[in-house]
Amino acid sequence: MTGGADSYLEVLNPEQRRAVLHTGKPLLILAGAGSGKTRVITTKIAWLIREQGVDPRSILAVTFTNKAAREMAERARLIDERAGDAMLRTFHSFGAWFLRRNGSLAGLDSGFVIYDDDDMISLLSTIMEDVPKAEIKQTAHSISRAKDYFLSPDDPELAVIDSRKKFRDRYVQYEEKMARIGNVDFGDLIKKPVEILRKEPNVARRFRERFSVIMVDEYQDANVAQFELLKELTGPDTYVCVVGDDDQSIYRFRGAEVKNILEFPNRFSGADIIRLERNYRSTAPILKAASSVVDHNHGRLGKTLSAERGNGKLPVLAFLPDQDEEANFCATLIENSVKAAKAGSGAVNSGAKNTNWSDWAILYRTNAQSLGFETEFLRRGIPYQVVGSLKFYEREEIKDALALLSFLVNPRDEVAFRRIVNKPTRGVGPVTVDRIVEGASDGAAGSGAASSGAVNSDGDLMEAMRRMAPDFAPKARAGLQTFLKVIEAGRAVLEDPAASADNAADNAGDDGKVAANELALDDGAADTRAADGKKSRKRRAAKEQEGLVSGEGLSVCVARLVKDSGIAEYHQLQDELTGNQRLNNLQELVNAASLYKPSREGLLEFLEHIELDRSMADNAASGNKDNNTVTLITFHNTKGLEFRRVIMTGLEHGVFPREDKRDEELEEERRLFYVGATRAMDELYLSSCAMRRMYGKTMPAEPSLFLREIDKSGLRIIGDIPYGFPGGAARQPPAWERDGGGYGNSYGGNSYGGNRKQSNAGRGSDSDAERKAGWRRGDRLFHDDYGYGAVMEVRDSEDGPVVRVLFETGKELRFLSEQQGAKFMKIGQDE
DNA sequence: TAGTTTTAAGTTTTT
DNA sequence: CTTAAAACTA
Repeated sequence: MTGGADSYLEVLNPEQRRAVLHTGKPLLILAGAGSGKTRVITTKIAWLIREQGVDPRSILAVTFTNKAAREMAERARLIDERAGDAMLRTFHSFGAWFLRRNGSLAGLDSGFVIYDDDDMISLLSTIMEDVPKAEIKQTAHSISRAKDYFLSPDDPELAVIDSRKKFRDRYVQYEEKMARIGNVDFGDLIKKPVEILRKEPNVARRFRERFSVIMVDEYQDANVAQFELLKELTGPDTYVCVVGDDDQSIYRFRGAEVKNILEFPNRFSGADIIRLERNYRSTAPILKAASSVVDHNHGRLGKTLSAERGNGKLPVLAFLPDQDEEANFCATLIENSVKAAKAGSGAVNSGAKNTNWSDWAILYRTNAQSLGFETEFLRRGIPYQVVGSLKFYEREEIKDALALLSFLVNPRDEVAFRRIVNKPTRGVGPVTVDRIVEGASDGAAGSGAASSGAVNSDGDLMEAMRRMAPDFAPKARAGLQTFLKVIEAGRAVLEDPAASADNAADNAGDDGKVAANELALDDGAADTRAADGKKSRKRRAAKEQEGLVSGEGLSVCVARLVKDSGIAEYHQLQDELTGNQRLNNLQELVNAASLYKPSREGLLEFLEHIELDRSMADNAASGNKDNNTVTLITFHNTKGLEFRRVIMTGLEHGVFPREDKRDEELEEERRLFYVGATRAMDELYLSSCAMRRMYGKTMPAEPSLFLREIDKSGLRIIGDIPYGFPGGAARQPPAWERDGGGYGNSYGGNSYGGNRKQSNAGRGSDSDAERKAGWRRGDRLFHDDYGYGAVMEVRDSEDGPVVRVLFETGKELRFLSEQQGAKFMKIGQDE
């Protein structure tokens, strides 16, 4: 320990210190980008514990992302170990924690599973039969928004969210069905706790006594329901401190309400406001460019950031022909800087920092844009890492496995049941499924009346299957029994992990035989099927040994279930056909489960973690965090991060901002630009393309509106300045400033962009005709990656005609001539 | 029915 | 261009 007891306060600037030492009234900290906001929160937590004698367990700090929560916990603990006992959670994880303990007050069992958007849609589609999927999606979205705004089905204001007449009824039905199933969606994690706190004064009092300090990070992203939750948790003696930046509010589309921060002083009367306006991250020119864009917004609280780091390089604006050149530009830029840094440090041999790959981040608006960069980086061998787009848990095979696990925990989970009861196909079709589901609720109605409305067997699909299976045709009956056995075996493992773990391997074989035998006994005609079943089971068992490997803890149970159910084999066969890696993904899920206890509680924890922290897969997949790689990331995902060098790509009208953005939404896009730009510490690059490929078609593009909002004296412009852009040649105003008129049609064609690109753009239509004409020996072609070559041979294969090409370089390669998006074009023929 | 082929539709951003 | 939904056939 160096310095006095207060040394950790000495590193703070006066405003930061004021914020840390503030007590009493509610506090709103308006913290600009890079102003040391996390340092203030973590220091404040430590200070409260250390100097104010606050019990760490009575501190609740809420963030919006798990990453932020983890980082905060880590940093607070560094200042004072006891901070580890404070409750640091995301809003949703806090809600789940609350409901596991108090959900019964809202008729919720503690074993609930959290539904994601996909599950919501599945649930809705059982209510909205024969309705187009788009409408179902829309309804799911509206229900989510309604919950964000704390609107129940009976609320008169519901029409503001969705004005369709049927919406209210569907919301009602959705809520009823969800209640019957006993699960919750994301919105419920916030809305239900508020309802319980309002209905149960005792619970509310308990929580207000428990938490004497509540802090909220990224407060600008709180929605109405979250505000209500904060209100309910706050008693007269609760110290409330929220931190946010209205200029960084970028989640309006999912219900974030900027008014929360704008009106905080009114809603929490007598609140103090402290502004943190010293930016320690970016150099002055970067900050200026970022600010000048967001300055175009109205209705801001407004603040002036000062660049504590002083002057630096001007941001570079690069006008490029198309997205291929954009990827090329980024790759070259990054490669050169890394090479230069290596050479420099080698010669000087100083302790100066090398430029690492990890200094660089490429930002884009939509995840789909990462593809071009990935291809180019792969080709050049530039190490990179894509953040957040993996969607690991949205993959079919993973959803299947999770549905299996969910059904294990909650036999009333109709959504999970429908997903997996007939996967792989067991002869249990939609008709059978519907009858079971109906039977489950009917049976409940009957027994419910008898046993005074108990929740017990209401909707229990396992019970319904057992009861009804004998009534079905042999095929369905056998299928149901197989499925029942799989789930029962899984449950057995959970209930008695020690015993079952030992003979798990045996059980898998036994179950298969039992099911097959029963099938044979029940129906002579099923003999062949029974034999088939046996055979496939044997084959599966053999494959599993080399396929899925179970480790420790819960992974034993997960592996077991995934194997027994046939999901593993099903996807393995798919892999063989399509070359996918689904079995590997399942293996990864199994591995992830090994961290949890092999019990019902462990499984619930595992499922909750997966629903609430989807980034877990990313971390697991990428291994260590301190990888020296370039970061590819969406603008949204960059919040809270910083990089020495940032390239903001796709700055074209229609891409960023998106074409349909107006007014409020356009302002949100501006804030998104601001968030992205303020991630950069030393260097900022902006790229805008004259052409962009979308849906496989190349279209002309205009520079982003935002680029005009930066004074050109504050930028270093490279490349051909488009017509009409300040500094470029004069021409008619851009399409979006002219009224009406089809943007794109009225545009003057390929009037800019290099010659090379024109030929490239033309290639699409030409090669279509060429492909129809087919290929023959002697055709000459040009390949994007390998240059000029000639066709030596054309052959047929399963996937279509294959051409063998000899290139000028002497390289010989084979291609599918009819492959979509082929990278080569015919340029002539040798006669 | 299950598994295939054909056709149409569509890309924000995320807890 | 990629994906999902509808339509079709064995």
